[in-house]
Amino acid sequence: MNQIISNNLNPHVSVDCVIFGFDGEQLKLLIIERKPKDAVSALPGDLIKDNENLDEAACRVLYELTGLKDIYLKQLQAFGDPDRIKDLADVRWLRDVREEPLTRVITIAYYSLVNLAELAPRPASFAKEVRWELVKKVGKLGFDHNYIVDKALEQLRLNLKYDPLIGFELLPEKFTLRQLQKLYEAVLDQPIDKRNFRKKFLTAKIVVSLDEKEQNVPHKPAQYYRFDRKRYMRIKDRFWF
Amino acid sequence: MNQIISNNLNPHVSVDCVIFGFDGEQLKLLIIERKPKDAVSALPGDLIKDNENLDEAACRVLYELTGLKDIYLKQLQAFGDPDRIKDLADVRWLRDVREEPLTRVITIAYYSLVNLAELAPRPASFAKEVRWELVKKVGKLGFDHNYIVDKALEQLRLNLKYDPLIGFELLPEKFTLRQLQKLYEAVLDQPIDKRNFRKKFLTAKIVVSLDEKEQNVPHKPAQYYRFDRKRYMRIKDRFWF
DNA sequence: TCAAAAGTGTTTAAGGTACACCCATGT
DNA sequence: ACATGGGTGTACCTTAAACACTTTTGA
Repeated sequence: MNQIISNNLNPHVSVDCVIFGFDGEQLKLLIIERKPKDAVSALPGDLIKDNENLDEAACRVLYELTGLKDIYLKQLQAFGDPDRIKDLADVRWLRDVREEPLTRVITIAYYSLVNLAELAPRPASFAKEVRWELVKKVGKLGFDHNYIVDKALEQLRLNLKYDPLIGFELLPEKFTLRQLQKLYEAVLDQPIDKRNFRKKFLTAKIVVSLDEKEQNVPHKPAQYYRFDRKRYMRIKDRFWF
Repeated sequence: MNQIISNNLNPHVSVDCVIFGFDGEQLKLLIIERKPKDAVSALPGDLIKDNENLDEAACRVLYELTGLKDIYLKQLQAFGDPDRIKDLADVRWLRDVREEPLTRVITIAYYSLVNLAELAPRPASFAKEVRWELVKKVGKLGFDHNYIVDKALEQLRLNLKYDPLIGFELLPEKFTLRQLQKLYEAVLDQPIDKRNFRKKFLTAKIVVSLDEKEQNVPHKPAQYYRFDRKRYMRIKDRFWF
């Protein structure tokens, strides 16, 4: 069977999830540390199953490996070099996990941005640890996962600029403009002028102020706002950051 | 073998090519008409082979089916619903072409924009015809190919706006600003003001005028321009249409 | 009273949009 | 002389970018 499958036109197909997390200050990346001590870390990912589409596969894999649920994942792109798996440590790990460790694997990468404060990932059985690592400090990952992360981050930035929905989905119902700005600064990795930032969202009217302010903060309490989805849908062609 | 493959985690992987062609006036789409009379048309596509990466597979498939060569293809995205193949005509066609016609197929779509005047596609053996169809008049295609084409067109438009390279690659070395404008109008499907269009490219200095004009035209001859690639590379972050 | 973040306007420069006429050429 | 597309400039408006001080609260 191994013979048949590795010599015909029949590679395996997997999904890999690039999950960015925002904790109110910094951008982090969800990585899985594998059990054997010398194994490198990697993105959560696994082979797809029959009868599930790619989006479903990505959700399931993420759930199985980390317990994270109800997360909206966007497809990034497919990666399929025949020699994606080149490192010895990669092969060793695959021998533990896959029935046919040498078969070529084509992977469809997904990405997402989630609220780190609300989520507590837990490791799957074969993982040593599930960890949020600062994006800027992510070390060497297995396979071509560093490359995939770079592409995903590039895409996330574009996405946030041209379609801020991915940002609002992460924030709570009511939020302050500072929170929103911190999110943009963390993802785009650049400081943003406060007045210009507010102006952009307020004049576009895609955020509306509520009758409520912060309480018990040791500084002037900030106004809470909510996202006006309907308004945004009407003007989305003209809005970008 | 069929049993093994259709019940394990091992779908087939194919590539499909969405090739847009520009003839100086209109935007067309390359489609393949299959031989049995009742078969619907489809995009050029086929299973990938071992030892070729996805980009190579897309180039090879396009070449084999149409004779088109040296075409720069961009990856669009992967499509992988288990029920992508639902139509009876689709299944019938697959029976003619595939060894395992019922196995699930995940496809990676690619797209490109080419100069229709320079290319003469020829049909592969199993195809009845290779045809350039006006994008606006493309009828029902097999599988989920209409959906794929819609996505590709959306992406092409974004691409042309935010990175005009794909446009200049299609034009000859020397071109007139009118040709460039017609290209934008055809792809974006909207009329564009001539003066503003010229201003945008001329003030950005990404086109430079040559010492040569059109000849033997029954109207005031137009100036030829060339694309200044180096200049563009320097300012690409700030240029978009 | 101090520290910390909230909130607020104006100026300047650049770019977007809308718009109409004369010019050069071949037939 | 006519038909065809080539080529040009201005006025108005919107948006981007830079920039500093006062306010409110809890400790």
